Amino acid sequence: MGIIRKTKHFQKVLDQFSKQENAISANYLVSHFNDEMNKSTIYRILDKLEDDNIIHSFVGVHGLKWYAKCLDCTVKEHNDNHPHFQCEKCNEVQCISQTNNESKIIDAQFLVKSVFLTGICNRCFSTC
Amino acid sequence: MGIIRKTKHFQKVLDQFSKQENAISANYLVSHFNDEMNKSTIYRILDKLEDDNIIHSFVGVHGLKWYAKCLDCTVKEHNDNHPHFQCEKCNEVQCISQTNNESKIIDAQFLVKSVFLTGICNRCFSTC
DNA sequence: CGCATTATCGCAACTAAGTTGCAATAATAC
DNA sequence: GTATTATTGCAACTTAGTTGCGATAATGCG
Ligand SMILES: [Mn+2]
Ligand SMILES: [Mn+2]
Ligand SMILES: [Zn+2]
Ligand SMILES: [Zn+2]
Repeated sequence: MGIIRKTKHFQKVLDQFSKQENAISANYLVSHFNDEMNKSTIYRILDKLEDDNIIHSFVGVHGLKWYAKCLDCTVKEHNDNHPHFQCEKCNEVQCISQTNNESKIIDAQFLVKSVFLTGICNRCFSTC
Repeated sequence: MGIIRKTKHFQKVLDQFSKQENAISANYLVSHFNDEMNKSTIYRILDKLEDDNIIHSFVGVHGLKWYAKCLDCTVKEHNDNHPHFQCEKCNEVQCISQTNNESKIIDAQFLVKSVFLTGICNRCFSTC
């Protein structure tokens, strides 16, 4: 079980994920809410939100933990295992909508559960 | 520039990558060579080996840094950006030989440079 | 070989991300 | 309004990786 009481801190963290579609690093939230809440509070809220399948997590290029909002997940089942992409230049992380392409990666060699891509995003590519 | 002097420490670390094909975490090497060399020595050797395109690196599921041997890379050019797969159960990491599948992941949306997959490996799948 | 040069190493101290135990605070239910 | 207990802040800790510096050893040359 995750979130039980709807506290102000919980709402503030959740609002960040409603405000924008991209993924957010735990690290960013810690510094963003630096003078509003303690970092352990933030990590604990993120844990609980993930437990409830409200957000999902993964590790980015520099080993930091990233979170993004789940779209079609219930508390009981987590279907939201779409690929993620992180730009090496601007470090932004995007959730990629599910395509049927990704299942082709496997040659019956593994059971693939998550896909993480890195490279250069559109915006950074056009400005260099 | 990376490796200049071929020391015993350098040889020992390199041997680990010759001995086996799978990727090795920096962390594993630190504990494996615990009473033979200092951890900073290991990290520095790995840095230099990567500089020389003898090994390549990436970040695994738990945010640890992993290294594996480069196959067709010269000091000047690094072509070895094949996908990597880490098993969630046994934590082993494998380099996946390049297929043409992976290029299909992109829909002209990004320039994909690396692919990291997680899931269940063959061996773990058959024993559960 | 013997020596000078300097890359490499060990050590200890540090950084940065994330975790944990515990006492204080505040959300909820009655 | 009060009791219950989930949540929070704090401080201390853990773990992976980095850094500065003096000591060591690989290399090249006479
Ligand atoms: Mn996502
Ligand atoms: Mn590889
Ligand atoms: Zn970008
Ligand atoms: Zn496995």
